[in-house]
Amino acid sequence: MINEEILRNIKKHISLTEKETSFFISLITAKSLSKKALVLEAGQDCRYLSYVATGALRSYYTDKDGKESTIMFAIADWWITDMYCYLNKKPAMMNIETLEQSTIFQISRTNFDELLEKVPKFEKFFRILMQNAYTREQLRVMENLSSTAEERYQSFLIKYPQIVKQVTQKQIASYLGITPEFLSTLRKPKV
Amino acid sequence: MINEEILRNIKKHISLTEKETSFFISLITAKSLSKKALVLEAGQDCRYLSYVATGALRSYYTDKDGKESTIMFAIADWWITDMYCYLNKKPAMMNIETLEQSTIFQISRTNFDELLEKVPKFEKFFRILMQNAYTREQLRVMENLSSTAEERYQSFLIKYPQIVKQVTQKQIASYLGITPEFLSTLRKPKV
DNA sequence: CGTCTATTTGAATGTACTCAAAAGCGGTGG
DNA sequence: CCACCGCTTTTGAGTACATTCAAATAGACG
Repeated sequence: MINEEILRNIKKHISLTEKETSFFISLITAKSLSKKALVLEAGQDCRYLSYVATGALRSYYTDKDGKESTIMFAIADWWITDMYCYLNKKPAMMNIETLEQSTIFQISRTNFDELLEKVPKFEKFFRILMQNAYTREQLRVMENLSSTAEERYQSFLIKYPQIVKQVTQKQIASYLGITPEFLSTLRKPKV
Repeated sequence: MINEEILRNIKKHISLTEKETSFFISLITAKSLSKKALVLEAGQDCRYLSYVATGALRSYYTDKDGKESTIMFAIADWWITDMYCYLNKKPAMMNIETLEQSTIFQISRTNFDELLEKVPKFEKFFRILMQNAYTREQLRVMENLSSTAEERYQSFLIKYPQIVKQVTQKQIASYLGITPEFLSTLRKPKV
């Protein structure tokens, strides 16, 4: 059963009865996506929170000059959405696309609200999910402020070895906030 | 009663019975701090989550070269701690100091755990607190990646007008990830 | 009033970017 | 199966944004 992984993800933090489990399953939808599929488009309503079962997704912001900044990568066992817009019903600021053929599970905002209301245990699950996301982003801000591009690149390689295997250098560069050309020179062994 | 503000902060998101309210009050401690007081020192155990009733606090990271990066400011009605270390019982990475005479309420990690266990309603409260913190940090990462120092400064002035009144330019510079000298040139009207 | 720190100003420097072009690689169709 | 196309990566020259260092000025606080 393909649901196994998402349930294991949840049961890392909270335990569910069979009834709660099947209720949760009833609220999510599986989707199989080909490479380069657009999961969310900036400007649209961000209706879904997605759990990645297999494959890889990327969220990115496109600024007024057309420059893309990668906000996050999501590989197997990660959750991804434009969280601010999902929770606040604002038009999406980001795009989300698949980087390879992927399988995801989605929960709509309506179902998310219903889930939290009917099974308050999920408040704990999402509290932990949000706090992990928060501390991860805060560490990223800290690194961005205190480290050079080269240090941030080395740190990325160490922190996310699995992601490195699934994304291009251009995408890593846009995550680090540098140009692909400059990343290329960083990678070149120094004499 | 000085407790009023923190209770109002909580009741924005969840409602509490009188019993729950007094239980919560029994878990927190008020502290009055003079200017430049060190609330948390890097390397120490981060035992407290603090709510700012009055005044202003700042968390910052000091890197190997002694350069300070401001992670966040917390003025009245904000919560602040080294969240990663508070939750994961790791030695603090950041320092937290008062920027002026301040009054704060603190909840210890032990009491925090007990609060969540005994009054699960607080899971919702902290889920919302964490999700707001998460989306705020993510927006900050997005801005850092896609905007110039000048745009980030302008955006800071607009987003946090109250904070601007309570902190120095040097501190704003270290929040934006630029030198005070450079911030000074940005502020200088262009001919 | 004096001291300490913040802010401003300017010159020299460095990190990272832009633009351009070549080389490499992966996927697709004939 | 290989040739071609498009995109990624590399390389290099010139440039711009932001830093460092130094010194002068302004402000805050006891």
